[in-house]
Amino acid sequence: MLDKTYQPAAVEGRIYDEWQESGAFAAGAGAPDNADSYCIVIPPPNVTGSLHMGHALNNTLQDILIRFERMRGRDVLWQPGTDHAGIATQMVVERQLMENQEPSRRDLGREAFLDRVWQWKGESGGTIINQLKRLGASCDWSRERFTMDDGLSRAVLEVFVTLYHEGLVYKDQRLVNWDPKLHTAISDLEVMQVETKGHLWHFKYPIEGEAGRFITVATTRPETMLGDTAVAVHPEDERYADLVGKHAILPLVGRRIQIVADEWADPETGSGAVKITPAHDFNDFEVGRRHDLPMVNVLDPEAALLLAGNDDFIRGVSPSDDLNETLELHGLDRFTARQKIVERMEARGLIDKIEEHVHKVPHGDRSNVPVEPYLTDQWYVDAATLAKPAIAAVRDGRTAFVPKTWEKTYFDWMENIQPWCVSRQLWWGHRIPAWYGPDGAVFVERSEAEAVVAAEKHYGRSVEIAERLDALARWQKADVAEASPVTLYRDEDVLDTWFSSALWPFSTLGWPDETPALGRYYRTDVLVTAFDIIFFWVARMMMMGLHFMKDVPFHTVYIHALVRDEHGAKMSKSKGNVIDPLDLIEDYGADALRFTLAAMAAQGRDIKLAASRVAGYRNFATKLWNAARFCEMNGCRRVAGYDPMASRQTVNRWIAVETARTAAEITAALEAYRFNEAAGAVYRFVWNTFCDWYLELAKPVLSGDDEAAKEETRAMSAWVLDHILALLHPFMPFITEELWRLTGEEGPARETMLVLAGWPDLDMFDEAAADEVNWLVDVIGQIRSVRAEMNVPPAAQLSVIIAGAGTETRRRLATHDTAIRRLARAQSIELADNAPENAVQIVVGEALVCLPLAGVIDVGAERARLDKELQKVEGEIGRIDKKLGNTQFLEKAPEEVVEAEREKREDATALKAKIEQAIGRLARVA
RNA sequence: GGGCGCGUAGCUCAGCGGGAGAGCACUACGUUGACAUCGUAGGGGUCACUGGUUCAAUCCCAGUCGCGCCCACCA
Repeated sequence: MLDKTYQPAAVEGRIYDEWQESGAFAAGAGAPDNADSYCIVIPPPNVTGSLHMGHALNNTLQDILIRFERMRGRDVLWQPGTDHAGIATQMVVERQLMENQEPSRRDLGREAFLDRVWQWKGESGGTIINQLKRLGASCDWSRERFTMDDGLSRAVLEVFVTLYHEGLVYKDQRLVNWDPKLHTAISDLEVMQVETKGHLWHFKYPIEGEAGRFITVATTRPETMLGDTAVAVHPEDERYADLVGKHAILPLVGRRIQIVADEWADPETGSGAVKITPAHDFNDFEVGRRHDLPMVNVLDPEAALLLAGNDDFIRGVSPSDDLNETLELHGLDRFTARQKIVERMEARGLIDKIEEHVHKVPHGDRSNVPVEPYLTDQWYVDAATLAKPAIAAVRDGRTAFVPKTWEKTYFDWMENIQPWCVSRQLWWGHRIPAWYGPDGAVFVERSEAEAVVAAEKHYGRSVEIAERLDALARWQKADVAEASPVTLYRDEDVLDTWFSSALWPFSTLGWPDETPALGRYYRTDVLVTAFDIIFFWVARMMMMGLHFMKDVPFHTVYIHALVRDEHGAKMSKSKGNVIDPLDLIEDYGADALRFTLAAMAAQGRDIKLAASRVAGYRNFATKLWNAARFCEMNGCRRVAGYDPMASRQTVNRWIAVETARTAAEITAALEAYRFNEAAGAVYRFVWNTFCDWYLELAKPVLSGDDEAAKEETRAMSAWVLDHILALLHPFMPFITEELWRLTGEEGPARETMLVLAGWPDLDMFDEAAADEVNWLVDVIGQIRSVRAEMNVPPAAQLSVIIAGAGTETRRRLATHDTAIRRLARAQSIELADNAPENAVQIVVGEALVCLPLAGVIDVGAERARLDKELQKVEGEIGRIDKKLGNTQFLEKAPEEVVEAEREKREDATALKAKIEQAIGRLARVA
């Protein structure tokens, strides 16, 4: 006997273990030999992270697709794994060291620090995997991968080295986005523009040799003026035409800086003259290149002023008191420096004006401090070249985005893609496989041994690997030519985390080896992700997949929404509005959470999640549980070889057809990634169709004495329940699996667990049965409606008199006599030629359903009710007549539409006549 | 500055050329032997606004207002 309520916590863990032990999640489980493959690679979560609502949505949708396709008999692989998440993980461990007052990363040294990170990965790496299991994710865990596994690391090396030798990876010195807090370069994508209130300072730079003449420049960043090497004006700006070619003297420093004509200077903006700091601004860098300006870097890696011992800074500058005073600013943080410089400019009367100014300041997305454009050597991927085939693949439909609108976003970015800076000055990650010789020669190879071979060939002498960078410094040019062995040193930087993520669809399948899995599952099928990583991840997988596998990584990219709180705000720790999916699983069960997310996953809109919604779907699970309990109590056992369409009972034929229709609806919705429609269809079917109508209609049969009908209804109930379990399984895997087990205890033995059972594919029609049940539902519904409106106490049993019934209606009444009496709470149903006096009259088809309510009936209320009905139908007729009276409509609208309107008018007219008759009779009573 | 999306019942949202829908919330009634995590019935909407296309517009187009988000080097 089933309990009264379903207890998710008591069931979920056990069921999950059973799935795993049975091997149901293994690649290809349950699929026939000739099955088509179906593969999804999981967006790998941060190995040290924990499950948030976005993960819950993302993985629920994937699991729905995976379970659906697995049940349909595809050879399914859901490839799981985790990402080492370079910066994020390194920051976590560094913070831990600090909190524990342990030696810092630098004090520990690279090797010891990495040991600590691996240790932390070992401790916390299982967390998110276990949380995915709590959610019910049916990944093939035996194939779990990690981006820093040996195999995946080998793939990274292979890709980097290959791209290098193809000229698609190169080292370059240019401005990068430098994070002064994390001391690393970051890519354009990791920079967030943050609107900030600041000032616009207008500085006056004296013109050389023209005492009292100045050129005014505006800046939001006074501290960078120390690195100015020019002032630019627009070539056609007449105000400054005579100054072009002359020099200004940089205040506080004394540097002679050119005044150049460059189109970058916008006459409309500020004073029309702009200071040029090639080493600290992306635009100025370009101006500097065009005019061959010197580059003066005045910041150190922490973005503090770098002045002492800075040859570039003092080059060509004559010593002066001003300069000496400025040199004292050495080592000051950039923000303090800004203040000091403004003060000094002010003191010298060189500030023209100061304006309030709101502008976007670039911040590092991890560190949340302003990033500096900073001149360094970094490794770049030639993304523009790799993007070309990736653009073409989406253009010609080899990969499609769902919803399609995201393709525009993809194209816009890919067509304007910049070189991808892939080196990071971190320790946690894939160390770049580049070895440097003392003369600057670079050897990019798959291993140290290969680098040594290459270097020996290059130098013609033996080579050794240095442990420390300063080993190189010992070398002089002369040594390289003569001494032996030559020392090599490996690049200290690691690769951007997304570099390894870009390879995920093939690296996880075994590449660069030609494994069976790679052959079987690449190209994968669908990538399920949120739009915020289209650039970070999707685009790069497209590029790498096409370059190395010569095929797209997936045919469909399904982009789902972001999960927000119930008011639409982004969930964040600082706002305190984070809903923890694990809490919801505790409170309502994983099935309820999954169903909620699926039901709300309409395409193209964010999900605003409220716990009340999850509670509602927990109730749905309870409803299903109790429907099964009802079936159990009534001996509804499954029958081997049951043929639903052999049923004789109209209601049974109807529910079989409805089951088939619903199955088709869900299938179509899932094939189109319309998760909310699929969820809605199964919800309505279970609750509104099966529980509210079918089981209610079955009750009188099951408690009646027609043994054949009873038997048939029992078998049908069990059959429908079985199909419900299957159709609902992708959404609510736990409760359905549990009910599958429990209902399997009697009747024919189950061949498999539900997870591997077949997906319903039914083909049944019976329009007559549908018409009849619709009529029945209408009769019962109308009677109930009147009872409630007339305030007839539920306990009161009414007699029902049907007037004017035709043959078919009489037959139906006879067939469903018990059902109507029970569901409408009627004592008796009698036929009559004419409607009785003193009765409420309801029009159903050609017949009049009369409820004699003498003494109960409020004539006024009934009159009002009928008037309302009449008004409604008259409105309807009026609307239709207006249409049918319009010759344009008759001429131009499609024939079916016109015909449908005519039919509607006929029905409405008949209904109107009946209502008028009823009103007439009521008048006589009164 | 460019691009995308959204304004439909109190709330959250479906629908997207021919009869305004769901869930939750609300109201009334109800201990009907599956389920009160329930049942039955009900109230509630000029589908943001203005024009246009069409026989027909919540749905298509244009504009206006309001609200999000993404991208971008303007000092």
